[in-house]
Amino acid sequence: MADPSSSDRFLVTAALPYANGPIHIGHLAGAYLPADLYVRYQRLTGRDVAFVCGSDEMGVAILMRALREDRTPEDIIDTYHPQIRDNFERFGMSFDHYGRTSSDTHTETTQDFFRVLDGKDAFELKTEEQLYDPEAEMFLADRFVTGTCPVCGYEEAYGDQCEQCGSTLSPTELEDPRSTLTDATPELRETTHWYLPLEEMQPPLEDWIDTHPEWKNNVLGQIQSWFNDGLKSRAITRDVPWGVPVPEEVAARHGLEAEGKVIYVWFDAPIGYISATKEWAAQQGTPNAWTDYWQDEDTTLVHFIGKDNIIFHCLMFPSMLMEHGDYVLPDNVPANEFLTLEGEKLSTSRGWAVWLHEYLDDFADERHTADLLRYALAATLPETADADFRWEEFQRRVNGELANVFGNFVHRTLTFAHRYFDGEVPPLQAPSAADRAMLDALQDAPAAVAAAYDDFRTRDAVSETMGLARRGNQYFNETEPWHTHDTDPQACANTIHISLQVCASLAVLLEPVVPSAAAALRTRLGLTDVRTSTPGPDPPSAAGWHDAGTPLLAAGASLPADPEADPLFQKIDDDTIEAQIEKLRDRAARHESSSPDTTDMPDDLDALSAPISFDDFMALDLRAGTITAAEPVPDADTLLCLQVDIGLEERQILAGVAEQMAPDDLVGLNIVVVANMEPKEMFGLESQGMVLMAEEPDGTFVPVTTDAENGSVVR
RNA sequence: GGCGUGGUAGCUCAGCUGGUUAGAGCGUCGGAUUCAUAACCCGGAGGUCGAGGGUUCAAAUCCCUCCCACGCUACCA
Repeated sequence: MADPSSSDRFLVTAALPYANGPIHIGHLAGAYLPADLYVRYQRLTGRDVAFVCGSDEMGVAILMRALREDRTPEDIIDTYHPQIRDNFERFGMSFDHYGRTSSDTHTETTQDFFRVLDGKDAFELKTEEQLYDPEAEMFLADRFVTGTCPVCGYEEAYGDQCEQCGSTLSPTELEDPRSTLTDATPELRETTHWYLPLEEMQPPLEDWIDTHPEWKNNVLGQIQSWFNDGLKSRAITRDVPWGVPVPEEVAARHGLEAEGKVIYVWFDAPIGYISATKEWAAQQGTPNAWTDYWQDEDTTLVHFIGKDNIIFHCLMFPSMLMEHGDYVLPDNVPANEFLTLEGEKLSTSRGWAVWLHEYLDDFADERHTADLLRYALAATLPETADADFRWEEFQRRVNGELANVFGNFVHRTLTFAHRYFDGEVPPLQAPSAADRAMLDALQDAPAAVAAAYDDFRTRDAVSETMGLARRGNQYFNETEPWHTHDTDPQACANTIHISLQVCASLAVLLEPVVPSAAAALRTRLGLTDVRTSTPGPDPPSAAGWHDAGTPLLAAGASLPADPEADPLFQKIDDDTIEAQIEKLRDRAARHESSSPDTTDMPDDLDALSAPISFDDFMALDLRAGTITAAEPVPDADTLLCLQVDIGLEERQILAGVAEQMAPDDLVGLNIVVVANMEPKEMFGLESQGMVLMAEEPDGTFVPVTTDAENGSVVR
């Protein structure tokens, strides 16, 4: 349970979006929307909040893409940064500042940070051999190397991962490695890099995490998992031509050349939060104000991220901040899980996503376009587990909740006020038990919703707020003003008075979720002197969040003329929803047919691999052999150590089949082995070949057997 | 394989520091009403709380095993 009075200054960050593609609903549900709701709520309570974000523009992926598309990295980020920034704005993200990591401020801030840590000897330097492209004259980052996957034989595996079989690789494991830049064969060269010795930071990190038992389960669980494995030193510099340069004097201090070395993207990216805060402070005309947010113990720092970012925000960045010493550590990192779409994982490469810019365009004709998606997503946030977004659910949220429950309550209330009370707030006199019960419920609402926001139970906060509108409808029905306006005019006046107060409170309490509709409602109520949820100061007299528990409208106040009396929300028709679903399926189908990539078919037969030449095939030396002995490998779960007679000699071969086969099942089998595999050591034992097995669709291994004499060549 | 998170009504989820008849919204069935965007309001039906053990006077809630989904990671040579 967060204590709202523990701090009145908040620094809130939302994960920096990577500037090589547009934003989709998964990003919004994971980090951006919950952050914006939280921040808007905090601002309405009157707290001092700085909400920063920005584009993450460094890193190898952007460089890769630039090279692949024959563009410059600057060109890529200059395309996506404005697009992301503008779409965030259209979606209603209320950042105090949205920066970018290609800014001068960011370069300076990152270099300063690096300099300070180096000066404190927080880093260690290691010299290792890495792949170097002699033609391009540069070291190759993992993803700049392709080659044959040693696991599945896929020829286009990347240096860090094989996209065919999903294996995690290191670039030096690839067979027949090639540079993606020049197609040259890379060579090994020595290079020196800075490492952050996270294993040394583990004890202080564990102590610190122990002070936060209130963090979300999924976050603490993930952290514990990393602690159990033991943190490892991570390289924080790279030899690539895109990134924040390693400061020359820092390199010189170690007798090294800074040329060509940059700070790795995960080191500089979180510092982007700091540089964005600096830029914001400077634009406010108070350049030093950023230190109030980053270096004052009374500040509450909250990082909103998706679950893929937990490690960086809960372990790496905090350890950097700890090592630096001048900074506050995050008070909470309420990471969300993932959003699925129509029951399936989002996949940008398969075209399975709803893009923010497309939504904004497709629904541009609706009233309060952004609010509709904000509400639907806010009600479905993957807070405790993965959650599913469905278009039909979206329609139901909009039609059934925003329009029917909230919009209709407002509409029927305003209709009465204009029709029977000359567009004025009628006076409240001698309230009935039902009237008082409604006022009591109104009084409790702000605190109840606030508690949910403070605890990062955003979904609850939203449903709790909508509950007030439901309660309003209930009250309206119960008091039957359409009857009392003939039989008991004062009772009717009381109903409309109180219903208007409920509308006014909803205009405040729903502001974080549906800011556009809430503003429209305030206009209709003539409610002007209330705080805004957007950046910038409010008049001291302005009513805020907790004032929404008491009547905000004065009796006799006139409501602005409302000749049209348009409902707040229109309903979305079935055709619109069907069109969206169809659009999604069409795009997925097109991606399916345009790429033969079938890695998402684990239970089916693997797709056929790309053709190879006869020479490629002849490079394999396959031999008939007999398994003469088999025993488990100590400590290994899947490996058996086999002795195989291949005619010319006896080989020791490790096979990953222990889960399915007992040693006795294998001894005596006449099988086929790959005799010219390069040896590989595992668990202290050398494997000198590979026993061929067919893998059935359900994963069952079937040995490839032969009756041929041992040593026979198999072609 | 290891670790993590989840598996509760047809659907989406809450409850899970053990304790009255397991809750909400939607859907469904029925009723009431007509001010309002065929909206709103009331009520009923509907659950072996993933499976199986165990602890306890008492378990959705604690412990063990297993199954499934997702994520991270590893020993597929």
